[in-house]
Order: sequence, then structure tokens, then C-alpha cells
Amino acid sequence: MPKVGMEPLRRKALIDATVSAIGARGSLDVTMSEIAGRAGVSSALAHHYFGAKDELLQATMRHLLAELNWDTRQALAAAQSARERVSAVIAVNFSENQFQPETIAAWLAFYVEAQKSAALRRLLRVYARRLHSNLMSGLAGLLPRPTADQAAEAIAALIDGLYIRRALRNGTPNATGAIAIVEDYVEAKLGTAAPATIRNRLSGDQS
Amino acid sequence: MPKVGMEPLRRKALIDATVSAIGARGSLDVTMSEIAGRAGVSSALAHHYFGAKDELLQATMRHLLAELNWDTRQALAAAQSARERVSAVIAVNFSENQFQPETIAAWLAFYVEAQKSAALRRLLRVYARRLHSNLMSGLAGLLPRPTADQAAEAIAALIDGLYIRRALRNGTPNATGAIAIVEDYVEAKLGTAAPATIRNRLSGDQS
Amino acid sequence: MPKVGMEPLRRKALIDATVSAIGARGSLDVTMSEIAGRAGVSSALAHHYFGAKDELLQATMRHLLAELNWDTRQALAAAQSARERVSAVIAVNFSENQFQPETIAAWLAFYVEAQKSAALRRLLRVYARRLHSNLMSGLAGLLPRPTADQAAEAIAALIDGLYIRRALRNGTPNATGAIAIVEDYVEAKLGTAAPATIRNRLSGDQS
Amino acid sequence: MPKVGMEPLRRKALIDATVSAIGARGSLDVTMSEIAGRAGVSSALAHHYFGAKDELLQATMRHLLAELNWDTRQALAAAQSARERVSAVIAVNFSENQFQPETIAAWLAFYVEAQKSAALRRLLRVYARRLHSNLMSGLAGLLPRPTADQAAEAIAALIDGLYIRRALRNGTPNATGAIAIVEDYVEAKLGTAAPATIRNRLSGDQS
DNA sequence: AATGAATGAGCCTTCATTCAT
DNA sequence: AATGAATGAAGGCTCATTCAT
Repeated sequence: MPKVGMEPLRRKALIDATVSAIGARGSLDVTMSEIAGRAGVSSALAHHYFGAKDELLQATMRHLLAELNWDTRQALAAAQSARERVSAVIAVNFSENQFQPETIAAWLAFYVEAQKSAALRRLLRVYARRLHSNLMSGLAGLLPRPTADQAAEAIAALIDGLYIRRALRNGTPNATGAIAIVEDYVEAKLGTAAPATIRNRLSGDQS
Repeated sequence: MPKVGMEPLRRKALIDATVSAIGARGSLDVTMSEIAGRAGVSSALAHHYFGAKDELLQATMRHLLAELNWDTRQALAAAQSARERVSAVIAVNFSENQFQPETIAAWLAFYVEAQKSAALRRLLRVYARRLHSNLMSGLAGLLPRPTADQAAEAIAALIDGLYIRRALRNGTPNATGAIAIVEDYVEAKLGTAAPATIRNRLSGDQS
Repeated sequence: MPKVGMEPLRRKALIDATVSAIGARGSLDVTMSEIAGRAGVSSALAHHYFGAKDELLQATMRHLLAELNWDTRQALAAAQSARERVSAVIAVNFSENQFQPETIAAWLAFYVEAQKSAALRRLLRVYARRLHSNLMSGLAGLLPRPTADQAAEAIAALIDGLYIRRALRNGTPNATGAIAIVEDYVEAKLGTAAPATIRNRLSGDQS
Repeated sequence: MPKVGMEPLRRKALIDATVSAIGARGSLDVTMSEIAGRAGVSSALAHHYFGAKDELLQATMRHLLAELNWDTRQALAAAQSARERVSAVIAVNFSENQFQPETIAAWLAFYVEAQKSAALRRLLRVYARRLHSNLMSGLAGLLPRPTADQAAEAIAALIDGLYIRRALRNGTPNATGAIAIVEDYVEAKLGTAAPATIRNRLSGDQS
């Protein structure tokens, strides 16, 4: 067992341990020892690889963001129409990978911490922008510009709100219920904005 | 310098100081000294009146809840129709009293802390139930039961989501924009669910 | 109800409260508030009457000492012979007034505290001297001088030792058992030192 | 400055420091900083190795107990007769190792603290039982059962009482004097219970 | 690559004591 | 006579971080 090339493994293990520790505690108030313990290493090693706690937390957040982004890419690639693109983005946020107690708690904790940390705030802005543009990649074909923008904003808020509510009630709403709420909004929005036939034609064209 | 009957004054001052400290820090990671300092007293006095940090935090949360409740009562009393009741509840959440950086940050911080603290969780559940029933006091007259329930859920999620987003971007959306998004959702929902004439008649009757 | 003449009542109440508080806690680590609370007054009043905690503790110790002394005087007055004087002194130390959990705990606590506090140490020395001379007032008539001195020392040690042991085991030995042990020692001591007939004659003469 | 395998050394140093700190202060009211300082380390390290003050105190008590036990084992192994066993147990309690101001003060402090702490109380019970059985290992051959039991109880009380008295008077009685008192009691007890010849024969047989 | 050893800084909390009323 | 108000000081404990090995 050569001891070389451990770095990426340790980094990964530590980041996973961070997510799970935050998930378990429900806040960023986790100690380096707790994290290191979950990763099966000493806390000194965590410092060795990440320098400071802040950096480990940021790396963890970046990891979460990257995973979400990857999942979203996959889902969008499979979408066949504008309408499906919207649904894809929504679905990803409530997919098994993302909509899990641990991950939700971590997201929430990061949201709050971002009020203190400029670095985390920056990361969350990236996420917000990405989400918006991903939603727009579908909505732009279904609604007029300003309406689409507002719809994207509303959908994003709904997603965040559903996360928060889920975190406080044990598993309510579940993924299916959450998706239903968001999709229902989309349908209502599309329904009042333009006849369905036109919508379908438009979205079909675009894909 | 009156030396008697200080208790209610100090309690109030300490609770206000707690909100402002949390608002400034953006999290519940505020020290008793910081809070006491803002209230102009020693940290020992804060302990004298509240026993422990937890209790001060809970008292603060209860205070926020009570204020929101009071504002909501006022707004609902002035509403003339079912539709107006819905708007009243929405408006209150984004009113000057509530939708302020400090208060928003405090709410958020409490949300996250609630994952750890059963006591806070209980308080937030009360809030969630109240919000739901306040919304239903209007929606029940405008939409069939299950639809109304889901709409209330969605509106609540939207409100929470808009709070979270506001906290991370300096002042975006503002109150007007936030209300517009939620009201737009309500309109969309009502538009697809029933003809306007029926809705108006129903809501008119009820007031 | 005139408010004058309260001082002696309050002092008494506070001293009693101190004994009971120490007894309950099992150590001198009682707060002024605890004591004051038991006496039904504010802690500020305790300071008003005693100045400082130390002084209240000393006053309490003095009170205990005075009571023991009073009881001893009574008992000695009733003794009819040298031998009875010895028994009287022993009996008093295990009488209902003295050999109670609360009082025992207080005595013990004072013993330990005396290692720190010169004032308490002085008080305990007074007690030790008194006990010795009280015992000698009987033993001197029964045993030759140096032997009597040593016996007094041993009896005193036995009494202290039995107190300590009683404090740690719930009520073992009880008063009867404790007295039996000490009296047995006395008998053994007298038995080996001089024939019983001589002893009796001596003690009878002296009373 | 070896940087590895420090744990046992530090633990030992901290326990020794605890005894000496308690001895100096005369009570368990010693701060972790004081103890750590005497051991030449930071108070954080003391917590690192012992978790909490209570545990350090218990460990210290256990250490004292173990040492006493060890000394007693040694002394008993060298005893040639039942009578010598009794003397051995007595002597150990007043040997140079045990009958030192520091150690005595610590014992006393623990005795008092035991009234509050169940854990310490348990430890002291162990000590009491052991002492009793060690004494009985000699007395059983010299006196009839119930008498032997009572004698053991009395000897134990005498020892405790002499400790307490020594703590309050600077060095009086000294070890020799203390031993003389206890041995004198033993002799008196044996003298009144059975003829010396029989006693000698019995104890001689048994060794 | 990895860790045990070690610490400084900081926080919550307690408590005796003082003071104005 | 009595107390509520208020605080300074101190202690236990935690934790991120550093360092030598």
C-alpha cells in the first residue's frame, strides 16, 4: 500500500465527512475533530490539506454546487422541449441526490453562514445565477421575457422555500409533493399567459 | 436613573439587542457579552434575567413571532374580502416592520438553529401553522379545499424563499418586488382554478 | 407588626438556614442566595447583617459550638461520678441534637474549611480544647495523668472518626452503636489500668 | 523534549499536581489552572487528558487509594502473626507515604466532597471495606467474631479521627503518637478479652 | 503522509458584593 | 428594615490551530 496519491482521496473523504457532519448537527457548528473523526483521520491532517476550517467549508460548498451542476447538465441534456427543460431543472433539485436531509441541512447552513462569509456568499451567487439561467433556458421559449424572468425568480424562491420547510418538518413535503407544488405553479403561470396549444408548439420547435 | 421596575425594560432592551446583534452578525453565533453590550448592561445581568443564552434566544424568537402575529391580526381586521385577506397576510410579511435586514437575518438564523434546538423548532411550527391558517382564512373562500391547501403551502414556501434570497443579496428583491411575485402566483392560481366572476362573488359574500 | 427588633430574629434565621443549607449540600459550597432563600430573605440582607459570607459561616460555627457546649454543661451537671462525667461527654456528642445528618455534615465541612481559614481553625481549636478538658474532668479521677491524657485524645479522635464515617454511610453507625464503641474503649482502658473496685471507689469519692 | 508517549507522564504529573494543590489549599476548591500550572502544562491539556475536573479528582482519589492499597499489601506480606497483621495495617496508615500534610488534606477534602459526589462516595466505600477486611485478617485470629468486628470498626474510626485532628493542628499528633494511641487501644482490647498466653498461641499458629 | 502533543483565546455561567431606593 | 438592580471577577470548558516527530 503505497502512501503516495493519498491527497485526492483524503480531500474527498474530508469533504464527504463535512457534509455528513453538518447534516447530522444541522448547522455549521461542527468541530474539525468531528469532521476528521468521521473521515477517519486526525484533525491535524484536515488542516494539513485544507489549511483552515473556512477553506474546508468552502471546498465542501463548492463540491455540493458542482454536484448539483453536474446533475443539472445531465438532466437538461435529456430534455426534449422547452417545457421539459423547465421540469428537468425542477426535478433535479428534488432528486434523490439533492433532496436528502443531510444535503438539505448543509445547504441551509451554508445559506446562513453566507451572511457572514463573503466567500460563501460569492459561491451562492454563482448558484443563484446558474439556476436562473437554467430555468430561463426553458422559460424563454414559453413566456415573454419579463414574465419569464419573474417566473424564474418565483420558481427559485419556491425551491429555496421548500427546502427550508422540509428541513424543519421531518420529511414534509417529500420530493413528489415538492415537485407537484412547483410544477403546479409553472402550469398556472403558463395557463394564464398563453393557450396551451401555442405553448406546446413553441416548446416543440425549440428543442 | 430609576432603580426599580427595571425588569421589563431590561428584558425588552436585551431582546432588541439580541435581534440587532444577530442581524449584524448574520447568525446566532453572538456572544452574551455582545448582546449585553448592545443593551448597555453587563452580561451577568442578561443571565440574571434570562438564566441562559438559550432562553434569551427563545424569548427573542417568541418576541419576533408575537410581533408578526400582532401585525397580521391588524392587517386581517382591515381586510374586506377573502381576496383581501390573502393579500393582507402576504403584505404583512413584507411590511416595513418585518422585511428588514436585521429581522430577516434573525429569522433565517432561527430557522437553521431550529434544526438543533427542539424548543426553537416548536416555535417555528407554531408560526408555520399560523401562517397556513391565516392564508386559509382567505383562500378557503376562493378555491376548493385541496387546491386551497396546496396554494397556502406554496405561498408559505414562496415567502420563506423570498426571505432567504433577500438575505443573501443586498436588498433584492425589495418588498414591492417580493409582493408582486407572490401576488402574481395567487392571481395565476385563481385564474386557472375558477372564473373571476365566481371568485368575486364568493369573496364578496364572505366579508 | 413593628419592624424594629428584627435583627436577632434575622440573625438566628440566617444561621439556621446556613446549617440547613450546608447540611443539604454536604459542603460549604453554598451560595449566599441559597442561604438567604432558606431564611426567607434577600441575599442583600444577609450581607447587611453579617458583612460577608465568611463572617456568616464563622457565626454559624460559633453557634454550633455554643449549642454543643450548652448541651455538655447540662449533661455534666447531672453526672454523679467521674465515670459518669466521661459518659456524659460522650453521650452529648451523639445526642439527638448533635448527631443529625445536617449537623454532622456541617461539622465536617467546617473541619475541612478550617484548613484554609485561620478564623475557623481557631474556633475548632477552642472546641478541641474544651472537649479534652471536659473528658479530663472525668478521666483524671479514673486514670493516672499521662494515661488519662492519652485516653482523652483517643476518645476525641474516636468521636471525630465516627462522625466522619457516619457522614459517608447513610446513618451507620447510629447513635447507639457509636456510643457503644466509645464506651467499650473506655471500659477496656479502665479495665487494663486498674481493678474495677478501685475505680469505682475513686469515682464515687470524687463526685 | 520527547513529543511522543507523553500521556502517562502527563497523567501522573497532573495527578501529583492535584494532590499537592489540594494539600496546599486544604480543600478541593482548586482551579484547573492551578493544578495545570503546578504540573507545568496548560489547563487545556488537563482537560484534554481527563475530560473534566471531576474526572481528574476521581482519578486522583483512585491513585491515593491504589497507593495505600499497595503499601498495605507490602506490609501485610511481611507480617508474621495475626497480631503483626493488625499492627502492619495500622502502621501503614501512619507511614511516611501516607501521613503527610498534603496527603492528609487531600483525604479529608475527598471525604467531604464525597457527600456531594456519588462517584467519590463509591470510592471511599471501597476503601472502608478494604480497611475493615485488612484489619479483620488479623483480628479474626485474636478475638471472637463480633468483638473483632467492633474492634475493626473502632480502629478505623480512630484512624480517621486522628487524620482529621492532625490536619487541624500542625503536625500533632505525629505518626509515632498516632500509632501509640491506636496500638494502645488494640492492647487494651486484647487485654480485656483474653489472656495473653492464649492470644499469643493463636496468633503464632496462624502465621 | 500522518499524528499526538500542546496551547491561547474566548465563551458561558456563577457568585459575592455593592448601591440606590 | 429590606430589597431589586447591577456588576467584576473568576472558573470550567471548547476548539481551531501549530509543531515536532
